[in-house]
Amino acid sequence: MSWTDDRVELLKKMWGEGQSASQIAKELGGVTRNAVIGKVHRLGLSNRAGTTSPAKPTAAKPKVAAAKPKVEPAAPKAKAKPASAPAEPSAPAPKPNLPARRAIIPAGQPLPPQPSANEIPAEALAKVSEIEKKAKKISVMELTERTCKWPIGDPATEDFWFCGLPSQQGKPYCEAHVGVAFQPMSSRRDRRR
DNA sequence: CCCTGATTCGC
DNA sequence: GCGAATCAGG
Repeated sequence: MSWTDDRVELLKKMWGEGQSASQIAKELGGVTRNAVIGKVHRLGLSNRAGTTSPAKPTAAKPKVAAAKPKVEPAAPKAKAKPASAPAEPSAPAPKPNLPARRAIIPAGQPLPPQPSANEIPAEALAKVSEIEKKAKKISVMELTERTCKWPIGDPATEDFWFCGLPSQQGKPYCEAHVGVAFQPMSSRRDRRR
């Protein structure tokens, strides 16, 4: 694949929108994220509105000799970026339903912080109940390093499975379950208001 | 571990 | 110019 004009344009567009290199690469097809990044650099556009590391004084590369001073003539930025937020188009359809999940009386004790459906943010709860519908219902055997290990149902019965959705990096649960499992430690500070 | 972008350098 | 390999951070 070559960098045709419109491919480059799409690249620019997506990059401008804050899409990740891998996403762009996937969209374009036939290129890897490396290719995308390489192209981005060659095109001169590179740092967007402060994404990861703001300043990278990484002038010292201990591997190869940096015999290339590469003078940068202060590139003028005609593009005025109003510090736009990445704009994550999520927030699907908020389903105002969460009657399910009756207080299940677990036979086993070692259940993880099974939310007492009490002070978990309604949003997170709704998210979870919804997620659990889509759960892959995998068994213990199928748990992998990156599947949500959130148990659902009663371990004492056959009504037991694991969420199995892709887990968050690092965490043992998917995003929804991470949301209820790892509360910011301040659920209902002051409910009054 | 997964992901991100950044850089280098042989092609 | 291109992009894989590599580096570096989250």
